[in-house]
Amino acid sequence: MDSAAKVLRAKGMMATRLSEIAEGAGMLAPSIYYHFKSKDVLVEKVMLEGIYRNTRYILAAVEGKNAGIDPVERLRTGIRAHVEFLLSDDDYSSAVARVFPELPEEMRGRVLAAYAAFENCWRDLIVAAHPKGGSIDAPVARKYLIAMLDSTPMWYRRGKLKPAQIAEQAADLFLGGYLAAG
Amino acid sequence: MDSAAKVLRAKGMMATRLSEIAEGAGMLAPSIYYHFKSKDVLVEKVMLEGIYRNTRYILAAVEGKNAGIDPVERLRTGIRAHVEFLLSDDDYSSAVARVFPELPEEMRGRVLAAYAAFENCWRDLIVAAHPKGGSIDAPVARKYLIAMLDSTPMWYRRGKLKPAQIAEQAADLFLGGYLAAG
DNA sequence: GTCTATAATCAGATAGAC
DNA sequence: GTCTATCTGATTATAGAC
Repeated sequence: MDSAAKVLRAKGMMATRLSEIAEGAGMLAPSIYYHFKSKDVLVEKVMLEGIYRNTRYILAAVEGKNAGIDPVERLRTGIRAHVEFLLSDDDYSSAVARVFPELPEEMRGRVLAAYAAFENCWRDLIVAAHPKGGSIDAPVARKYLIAMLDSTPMWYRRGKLKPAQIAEQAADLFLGGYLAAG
Repeated sequence: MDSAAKVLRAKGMMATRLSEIAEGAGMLAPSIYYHFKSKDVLVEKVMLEGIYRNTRYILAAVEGKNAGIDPVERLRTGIRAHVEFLLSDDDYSSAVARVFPELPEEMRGRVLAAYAAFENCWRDLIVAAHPKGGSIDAPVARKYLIAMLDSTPMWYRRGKLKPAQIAEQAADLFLGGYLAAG
């Protein structure tokens, strides 16, 4: 699964070959079938694991000691955590960001319950921080926030800007707009 | 090409079958090869056409009579235009949003010159509107803006919110954050 | 548990008739 | 320009030895 997550993160679902996953795990493609019934099942398990990790990581950050109880600061903490996790060496988190949008209909359905927990986590943070008289729909804000953050691994390249700085700018950008619009 | 754009918009590149494109054009798969040398060439032409359309549409809106010369209003106009175009019945614009991120390395290279024009269009609008002492990097803002907007067709469903309202919220969200952060 | 075959499937691409 | 028929190649998946 670790190898699968690594390849999926880099290539997406359709372009990922079982042979490449196997290579990363030090075996040949047919051996995978001893562990998983099919490619779809393997991808699905990676998705579930990644969604759980993402959700847990955000919740842990938000509930952590430094988070406090101010809803805006909690949301900011969640955004920072998600971006930094996506840019970390954890392959599952960014595999989800990359693969989930291109999942076949039928598989997305099976993963949806887990994904709902992830989205609900954001929904709660966003609704709690909603400004009085704000004009932006919470669901629209959530979709745009997730799309923004999940895009980060696709274009970020190590350079003068560190992940923590990107995370901070993502938080500034979203929160500035979300809180200001009213 | 129209049929290809329609299928690509809905399924992405890897999941798009030549047979389905052919069906939409009222022919069978092999007939496509009379018009295009390969599937890749066809997809590439759709991408180029889509990128040009997107760029032209934004520029036309920004240079239009209602745009004025205030840089912030120009950027707002560009955002509104792009979102509404993505949600229109034009298949090329959203095909780009969907397919470009998953293009194979080698093809992305060939499309990159055209895509640069699209990104430069945003770069100019964003730089012109950059607030004094703003803390958000223009390139980061551009990547996040494009990711936000391009995600719209993936989750928007016709309902109580009309495309124009989504476009307005996208503009409020981005501009609020971009202008406020300083 | 992993391997070496080998099937089974499928989609992109070609040949040649019409 | 489009068709039918076919080829090619890649990839998922199975069978059975070790």
